[in-house]
Amino acid sequence: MTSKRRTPKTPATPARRTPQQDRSRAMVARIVDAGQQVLITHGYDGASTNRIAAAANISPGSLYQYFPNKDAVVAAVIERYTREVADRVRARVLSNLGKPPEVSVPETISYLLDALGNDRELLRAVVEQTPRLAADGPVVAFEQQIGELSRVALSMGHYPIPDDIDTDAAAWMLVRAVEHLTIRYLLDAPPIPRDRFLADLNRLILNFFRDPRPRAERE
Amino acid sequence: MTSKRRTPKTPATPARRTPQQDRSRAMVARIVDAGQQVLITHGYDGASTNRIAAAANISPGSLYQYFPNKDAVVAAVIERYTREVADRVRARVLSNLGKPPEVSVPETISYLLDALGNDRELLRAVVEQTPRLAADGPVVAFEQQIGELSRVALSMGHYPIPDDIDTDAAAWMLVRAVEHLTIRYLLDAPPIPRDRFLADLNRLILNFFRDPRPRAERE
Amino acid sequence: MTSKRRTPKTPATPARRTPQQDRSRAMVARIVDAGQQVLITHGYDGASTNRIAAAANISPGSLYQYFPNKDAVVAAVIERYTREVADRVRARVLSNLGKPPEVSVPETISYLLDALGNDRELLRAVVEQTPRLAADGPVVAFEQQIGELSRVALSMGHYPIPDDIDTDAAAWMLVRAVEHLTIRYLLDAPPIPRDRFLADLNRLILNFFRDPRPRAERE
Amino acid sequence: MTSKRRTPKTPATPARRTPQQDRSRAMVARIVDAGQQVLITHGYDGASTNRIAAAANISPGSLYQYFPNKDAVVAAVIERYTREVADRVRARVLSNLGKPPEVSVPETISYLLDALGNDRELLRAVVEQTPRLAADGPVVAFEQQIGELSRVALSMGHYPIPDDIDTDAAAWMLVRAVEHLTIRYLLDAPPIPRDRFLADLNRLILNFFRDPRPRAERE
DNA sequence: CATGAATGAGCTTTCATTCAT
DNA sequence: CATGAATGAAAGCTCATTCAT
Repeated sequence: MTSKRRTPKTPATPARRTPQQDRSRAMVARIVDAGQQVLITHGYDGASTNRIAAAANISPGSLYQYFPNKDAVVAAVIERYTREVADRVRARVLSNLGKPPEVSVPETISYLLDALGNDRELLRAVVEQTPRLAADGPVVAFEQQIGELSRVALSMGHYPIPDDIDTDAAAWMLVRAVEHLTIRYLLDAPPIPRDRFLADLNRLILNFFRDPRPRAERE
Repeated sequence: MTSKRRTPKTPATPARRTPQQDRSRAMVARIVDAGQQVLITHGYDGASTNRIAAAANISPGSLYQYFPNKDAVVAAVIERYTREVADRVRARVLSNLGKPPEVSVPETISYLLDALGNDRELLRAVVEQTPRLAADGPVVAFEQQIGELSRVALSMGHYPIPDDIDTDAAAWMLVRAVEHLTIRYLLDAPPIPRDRFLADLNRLILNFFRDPRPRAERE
Repeated sequence: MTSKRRTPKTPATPARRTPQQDRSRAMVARIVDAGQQVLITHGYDGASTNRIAAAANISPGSLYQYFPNKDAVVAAVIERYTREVADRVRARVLSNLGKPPEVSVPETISYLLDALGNDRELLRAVVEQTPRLAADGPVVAFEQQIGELSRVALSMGHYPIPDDIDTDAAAWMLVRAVEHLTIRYLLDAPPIPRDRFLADLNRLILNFFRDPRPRAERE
Repeated sequence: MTSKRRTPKTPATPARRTPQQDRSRAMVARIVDAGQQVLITHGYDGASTNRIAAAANISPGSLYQYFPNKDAVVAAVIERYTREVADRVRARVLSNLGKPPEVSVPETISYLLDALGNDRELLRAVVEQTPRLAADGPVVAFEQQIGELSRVALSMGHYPIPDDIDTDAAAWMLVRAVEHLTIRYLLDAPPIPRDRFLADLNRLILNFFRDPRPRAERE
């Protein structure tokens, strides 16, 4: 599983990056791969630097040439995962910018569910094993990216947003709600069909923008 | 083998606690106090049994007379916290059972925010420092209690719930949304006023029960 | 299993020993019983004082009223066992005093094998788990008793002992040989039938007293 | 994963040891030395890994790079000792293969006495302090080696062995008798001159092979 | 740069023993 | 005397990190 390919001596590509840098990048990736695998199989406490180094087929000393300490490796694992998910979701959001929310919201949520669920083991490891790094780590960055995106999307939707809505506050809340509910659905596997879950989550988000329940509606 | 004989002095009286039991309870409380404090100040990884014992002013050996291992202490800390919060929230929910959701939901959420925010440092320690100790740990138990409560409240609301709603699925989702958003609001302290946050959260929940956006409303 | 019988208030026997002493003796026996059982099931290192006390249905503190420390309990277990074996063997040896060695030696050895094999688990525990106490403990006393006995038996056999034999040296050697070989036979269970083993051991001992192999016998 | 590549500089030469291996061997020897010394001075229970590491002038962690646990160190101490003794005795036995038992047996026993007595303190530590670490531990291996040897020696003696002797059973018994008596003589230091002891032990062994005492001899 | 042996502080846990009740 | 909670020294062992080669 770990990359045994060595950078070919004479690459065809007009080497923009130094071989130096290539080797270094490859090494970092190798370590992150190893860290991810170990994190999944052994959990945070079982992810010793020795084990990660062994899984990366390098010496423990070498690991410290690329990362200052153990937590940096774990953080890199998380960062890479969230970046991948965020990239994919962002692309989808952008491609839906012009569409009405009844279309774009379900599309986005469905895609997020797929993206997060793509590696459920890793998701579980990240969420359940590494809260200790969460302080202002990569997960937060992830939310900020998506939050920013949502705010843009909200403001560009060619439909009226009720006056009583604070875009920033709403984005903060909805992003976190969607993210958390999706993760919990994936990890806790409640006895709720996927379609039902998606329908409810969409309803939650979309109904938020409706006018507060007018008196008349009751009774 | 340990003395199960109770002093038969006053057999009819509703169990005045033996000094034995009192001492034991006090000791457990002392250890949980210490564990809580250490968890807050040193985090999960820094919460060594020796440190907890020292903080409780007992010997490391004594700790093991009351808890089988370190995680049991941490679990007790969490359990006590979630129980306290759950107890207070449950009381409030029950006292609002007859009222319409426009009243009971804001009341409950506001109260939950207060209850959780009562010890923000502990909340942070529990949420950000503590790995999932068990699949059926105290946090999960907490959610199940509140979830059960919500389902009851929903069904007793005396007002029509749209046909297209699955009570269980809705309860699962809304409970987790409220819980998580409240916690994040408390821990991340986003630049959103409390009133705004509460209003939005209430809107999120209450609007969920409205009919899906009818055709007419768009445009 | 442990004795729950309490010393009857008014014993029929004309109480020579104080109830005090009786209680004390009973207690010691109870502790030794417990120690023996724990030694067998948990080994020396697993025989904690707490476990022994629990097995004796007393508190750990009480144990120290009867024994100064853990090793004293273990020593008492060994002492009682070896004393019982020695008593039985001694009786048999004495009853064979007049008989020729061709009769008395097999009788004694066979009886020793039975006596030692009576509680093979205890024998194993004593031999394999408690060498650390062997210095000049009860096992040594056992050998001295039997050795003394043997010397007496040797000197009272109404048959000639060759001049070149030092009775003390011979007794020292033969006693240890018989003891050790019997124990090893019981514990290691080599693929040797009991009869064969006994015959060989008797041959070893009895032939010892023959004249050193004369030249003539060879070729 | 650990470097199994050998420097291919001189492929034909009969494996000059890498410095790697030398260092490792030296370290193991150092730890075994330390373990031996600590075992002698503090006994098995006092032979903590920290103490052994300190005696070896290494850190406790280093010890675990060479031995998986404490008992492995103790086992290595015993193994080295028994191997040394066995090697020396085996050499002597082999060089006596052709000789008659009246010569080879005394020679072997005398040599065994010397070999075992070479480090009486260690012998005492091994015999009196060390619990049976495993059913197939070094002591047992030692006996099997010597037993095997004896059987060979017996069968090559070129002189008649009585028909009524089972070679395996006899070897089992005699080996253990010689071993145990020699050890006890060294450790208990009974008031028996060395010559007397050797003479008696030889007599015990050699006489074993004589015909069972014929009728005529009695009386 | 890579290595991996070496480090040593620190961890969780046990248990013989004591002593206030 | 009996109790058993409390002790605390010490055990075996791990692992993030360093540094000489």
